[in-house]
Amino acid sequence: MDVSHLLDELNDAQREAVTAPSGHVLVLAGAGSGKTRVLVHRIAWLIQVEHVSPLGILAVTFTNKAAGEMRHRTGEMLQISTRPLWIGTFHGIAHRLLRMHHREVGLPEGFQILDSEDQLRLIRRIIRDEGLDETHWPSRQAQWFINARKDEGQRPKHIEHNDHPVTATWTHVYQRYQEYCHRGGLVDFAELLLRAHELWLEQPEVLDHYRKRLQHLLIDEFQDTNTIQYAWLRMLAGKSGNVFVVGDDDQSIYGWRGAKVENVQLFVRDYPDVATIRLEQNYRSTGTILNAANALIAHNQGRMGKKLWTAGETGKNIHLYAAYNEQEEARYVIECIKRWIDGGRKPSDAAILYRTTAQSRLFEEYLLRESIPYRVYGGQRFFERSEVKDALAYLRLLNNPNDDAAIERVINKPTRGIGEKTISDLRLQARESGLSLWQAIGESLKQGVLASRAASAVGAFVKLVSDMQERLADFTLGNQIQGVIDDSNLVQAYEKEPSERRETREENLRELVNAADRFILPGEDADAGLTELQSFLSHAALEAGETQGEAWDDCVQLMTMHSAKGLEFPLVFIAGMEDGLFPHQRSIEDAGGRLEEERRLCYVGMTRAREELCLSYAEVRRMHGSESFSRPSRFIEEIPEELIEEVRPRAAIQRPYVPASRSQARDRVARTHVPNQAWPFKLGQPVVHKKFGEGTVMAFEGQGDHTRVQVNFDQAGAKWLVLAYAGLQAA
DNA sequence: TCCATTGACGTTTTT
DNA sequence: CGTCAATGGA
Repeated sequence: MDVSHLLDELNDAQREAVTAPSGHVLVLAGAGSGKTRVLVHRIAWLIQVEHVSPLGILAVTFTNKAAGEMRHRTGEMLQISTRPLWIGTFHGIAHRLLRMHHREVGLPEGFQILDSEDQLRLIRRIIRDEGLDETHWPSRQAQWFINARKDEGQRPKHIEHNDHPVTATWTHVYQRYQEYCHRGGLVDFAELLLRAHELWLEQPEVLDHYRKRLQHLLIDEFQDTNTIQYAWLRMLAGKSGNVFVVGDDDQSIYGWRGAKVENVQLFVRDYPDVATIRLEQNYRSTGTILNAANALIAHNQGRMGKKLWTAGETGKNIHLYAAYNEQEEARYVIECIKRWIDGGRKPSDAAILYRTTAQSRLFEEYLLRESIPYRVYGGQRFFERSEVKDALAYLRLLNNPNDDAAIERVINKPTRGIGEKTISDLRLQARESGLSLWQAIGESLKQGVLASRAASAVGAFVKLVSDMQERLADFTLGNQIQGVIDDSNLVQAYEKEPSERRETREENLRELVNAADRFILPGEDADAGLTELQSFLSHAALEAGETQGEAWDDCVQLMTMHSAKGLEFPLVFIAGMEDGLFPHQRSIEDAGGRLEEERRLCYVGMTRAREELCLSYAEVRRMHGSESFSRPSRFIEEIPEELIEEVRPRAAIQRPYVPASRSQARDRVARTHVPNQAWPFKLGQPVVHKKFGEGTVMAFEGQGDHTRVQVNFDQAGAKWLVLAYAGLQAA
């Protein structure tokens, strides 16, 4: 058979990966080295050359977008239906397994998925119910605790908390949370993975069935897998499965949410026969950009090792701009983009990347001022909008009225006279008798324990839900949603909002009905016995809508470096290259390798650029209301000087800029910077402290013996010291 | 029940 | 500084 079309467009390393003999393969795929292409060609190779049945292949990714792209490209390449192939996200595949085996894992047939927001609300509810003070016991922390434990495969009974009151309390909340979820037939994201793992553990015959069938497992972005995902995978692979993983330890940027880069090393240890293949040829960036990125990432310890190269051009030097402050930084970046567009390039070719979401604001302001179209990624997604979630909550009640999370959300929306007092009475009743809210409402009405006004309001709600269930039972999905919106009179809840806001909400609700009309029940959900409604609700939770914009939007792209992973742009700006911001202060202070993750994030950011890369930092930045000085990011120093072209000399730090609009501030700063003061150091001067080591002078305050100096230490971060006692030496 | 004021808080985010 | 959630008075 002619297989040239599978191999023609591949380089040697890619071809080696695609044609690797059965067994375990680790592909270390650098940024822009064609990893998706390798995955797609590998699938095609298995089917067309190795004659593996499409039913025997499982390909797993992290995002729906990546899964969709892989499926699409595989279909184009093979010219066959990709229906029988299992391609999906970890969560999507776990969901599918749980649907098919809900009995074995103890879930009701119509179980529903709780998104992070619902989860947080439920946890907050429980913390209050348990009589805990939320200032000492923040619900976010509990959420983090529960999810982290689930990601590690732990149930409350596994958690040791000898003499540890915090762990003991959170474990208790975890336990209570699980009870609520159980009663409401609810499953959160981490639970999907954990249950799928427990399915393997507790149902050997089910595991055996899938082991026999799925002989080829392909994993994308392997460096992002967490403990439970890897454990799940290993069990599925068993002794005979072939595991083909693609990843890049240098692009692991999700350690803070449980991803384990160590899995890459573990994989090599767990499968000693693994063939390791490096994809180092880059098809995206200029030589200069790659050299800079290589030099930067070389500062990390314990890498698998990899060096990107290109057959293409060297390209321009990396621009470095030292702005006086964040306003000036934004001004400069937008100016560059304007020039780029005037030079005939598209706005969508340019991306502004930053560390924290709050940084987007200024750039937006300046883009708006210059009338340049832009788009900020990572905003709220369609199925996360509150009005959409309100409508979905009513739908969830049609499916299962014992869904406490849904009842809490809409019982008084729009207001129907069910106040906080009534609701908390009902909660108490539910808690004491171990019932769902819906059941507790039924009991309360039957026993007549509610005040008459409350009873009639609650009775009306019960009637509303029951009537909807009856009236809408045989409607199409779209009509069900329209019916729920009409019957509940949901839009009344927004009537007092400003008209613009209200109109968007109504528009989103119409769009929700449209989405439902277009929705086609996937075959696998039908096979699992799901109704259209159940399937749609799951779909809404698992694919909350697009995160990343469409290519046809010719807009300047604004996003965090995290959300830029996997994307590329001809012109990339990385703003806010300051110690304390990037790398973030929290990571600098952290002892456990966070700084290296931060460096990887920088590596990811830099390798997004195809043609031009521009780094910038502000000497003074307003943060949390006050101005702070910081030194340029240590990452800048880690890039070879000869690759960098400074647009404005860095020495400028000795002349702090003060915005004209803040004349008071100017006076104050100007006075403190009179050069004939008896200060032994200049601003920006490198100094040494016997305890904190080397640092840079950032600011002075006060006079004579009371003079204090702010020094940003390389290791210890920024500190205010009394000059008379600090014993600083010029470095 | 609603709205306005106050207060706490401040890294990254997909499923 | 800006945001969001909680609180308390009308």
